[in-house]
Amino acid sequence: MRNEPVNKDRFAEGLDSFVTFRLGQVQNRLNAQAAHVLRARSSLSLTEWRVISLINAAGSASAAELLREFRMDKGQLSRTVKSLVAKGIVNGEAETGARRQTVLSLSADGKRLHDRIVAVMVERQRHLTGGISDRELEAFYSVLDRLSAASERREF
Amino acid sequence: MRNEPVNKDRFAEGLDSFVTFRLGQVQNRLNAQAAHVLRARSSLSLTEWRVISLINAAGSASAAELLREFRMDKGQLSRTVKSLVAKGIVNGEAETGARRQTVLSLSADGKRLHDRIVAVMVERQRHLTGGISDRELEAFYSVLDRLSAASERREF
DNA sequence: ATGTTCCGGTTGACCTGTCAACCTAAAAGT
DNA sequence: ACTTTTAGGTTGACAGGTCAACCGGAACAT
Repeated sequence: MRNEPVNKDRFAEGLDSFVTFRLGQVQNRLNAQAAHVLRARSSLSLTEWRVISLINAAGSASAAELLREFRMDKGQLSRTVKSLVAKGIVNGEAETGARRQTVLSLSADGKRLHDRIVAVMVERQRHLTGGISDRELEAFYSVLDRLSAASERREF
Repeated sequence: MRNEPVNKDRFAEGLDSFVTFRLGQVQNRLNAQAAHVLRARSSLSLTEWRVISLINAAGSASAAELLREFRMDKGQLSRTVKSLVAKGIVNGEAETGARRQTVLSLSADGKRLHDRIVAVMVERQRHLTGGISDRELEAFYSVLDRLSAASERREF
């Protein structure tokens, strides 16, 4: 009967050395945290919040524009927008103009909601990056960008 | 917090400034890439691969140990292990010892599979971190760790 | 020993993400 | 003008992740 005690070093190296592994763990925690915050203060899902942020940042934009800017699934965006329109948060005016794009923008309610939530999120951001200097953050982003670029290669 | 009216660059900063946002984008790409690699060279899903890596790193471990070490859903792990056992990759010997823990370990096949895939993954890792110096990587991990710690607070 | 609590593990329900087929209308080709 | 191509958007199907109720056995209390 082998009942070895849990040895923490057993799990150590070999996994920690994988960037993706670490990144994934942190990301999951951050997402869970964000979702939690959202649930506590609104009835928004993380995806809904992200879409709202995007539309707000853009002022107004078509779905296609958002897709180009933000990597996200077509279908998912479509459904999310639909639900946000139903909730009265987003105006989806089907502009009859060129290429029949639907111009999306935040409603008054939506804008208010956004402003309320974004305040919390900015605060959270501050909490997250609190102990991190600007130079560190910049370096961090720089590495992220390189990882992002390297993740383009399909063969790898 | 600054209250900019409507931005100049349309989608400019303000979203990019959210660590979580950036992180998420990169992570998604990396995951997609990894899943692609796995599909090309095996019939493993990303989750299965991660579990295999974990078990391999541990030598042998109970599900509960893996859960403690690696943040992952109980149910998901249970199902993944079940499928891996069915495929003959993992041995799940129900030890009758204390607390009735099931000790998991890689089968011979599983070990061979792991070794084959891990080689590719190490190569990928090299490709990903190729242009990144050790010092940069260390700094990167350090920031990641702090983010991870900051993501613990539930209220945020 | 018997009832209670706790823990490892399983299961089902649900929700989100992803892929691909499809519809429609505008552009482009002829 | 009529056909083909292309782009924006919708929908359905399905894999994967997440939540929470549940089960059975060990540990613990009385």
